[in-house]
Amino acid sequence: MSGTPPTGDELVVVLGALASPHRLRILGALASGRTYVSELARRLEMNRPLLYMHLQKLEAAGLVTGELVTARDGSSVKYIEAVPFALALDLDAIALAAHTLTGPAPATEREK
Amino acid sequence: MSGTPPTGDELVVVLGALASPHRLRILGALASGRTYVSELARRLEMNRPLLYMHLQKLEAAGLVTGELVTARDGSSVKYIEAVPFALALDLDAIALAAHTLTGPAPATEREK
DNA sequence: CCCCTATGTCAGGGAAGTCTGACAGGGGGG
DNA sequence: CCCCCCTGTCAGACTTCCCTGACATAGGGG
Repeated sequence: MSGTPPTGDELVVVLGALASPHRLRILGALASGRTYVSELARRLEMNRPLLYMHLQKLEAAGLVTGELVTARDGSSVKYIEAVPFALALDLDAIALAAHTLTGPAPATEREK
Repeated sequence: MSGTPPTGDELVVVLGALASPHRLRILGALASGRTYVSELARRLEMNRPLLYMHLQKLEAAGLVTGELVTARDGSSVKYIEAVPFALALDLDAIALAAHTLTGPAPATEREK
């Protein structure tokens, strides 16, 4: 699956998600296995709302998936799991991705 | 050169520098050769002060180097050059880097 | 003299991201 | 009943980033 080069926009999202000590630590904790939110919050010593926000960002970037497991008794626990990935970044990859950016469109784009 | 794994803090800086459409575009433009600041600003259609800020960030991350060339006549031009790099990112690399974070030190382990 | 190009830095405002405390549920067990 | 653990979401404060316009400085010409 590492054969699919991300678009520039996707790359920005993923890199933005990774560029944070908290989120790096979250992924580090998830590397050793899945856990549920509250447990993770305890282990990393951060407030759940905060953790939630970071998890959302990671999930938006596709680096993490959440699964809400409801036990027979009705109690629910949300398990978080890291999504395996592999990114090879170098100048060429960046240059390539830069061409696929759809952002502010610097007008370099002429109409056809 | 790629044999040196970056520390968690360095990684955050580099990723933070890359996680921006503008900076991606800057690197993309520099991939095809060095240029000087004003030229780059024209080509990318952004204000020089703005470009300056982004260049500083890229330089702080070690992705770019600037060389102020003063001609014989005294006129100076600052050439910007992209620094070749290679980053291999996967879950393991992240987990490894997470251990080297020096930030707020969540005191997850007080035992010492 | 006036106009051009270039570097470098600053103030300021507005947008976006970060973090906290509080609250509304749902369920278990002493 | 009271206390515990879990999920999910909010409003507000706080901070940091992003961007623009303006200014200071220096050389090259018409």
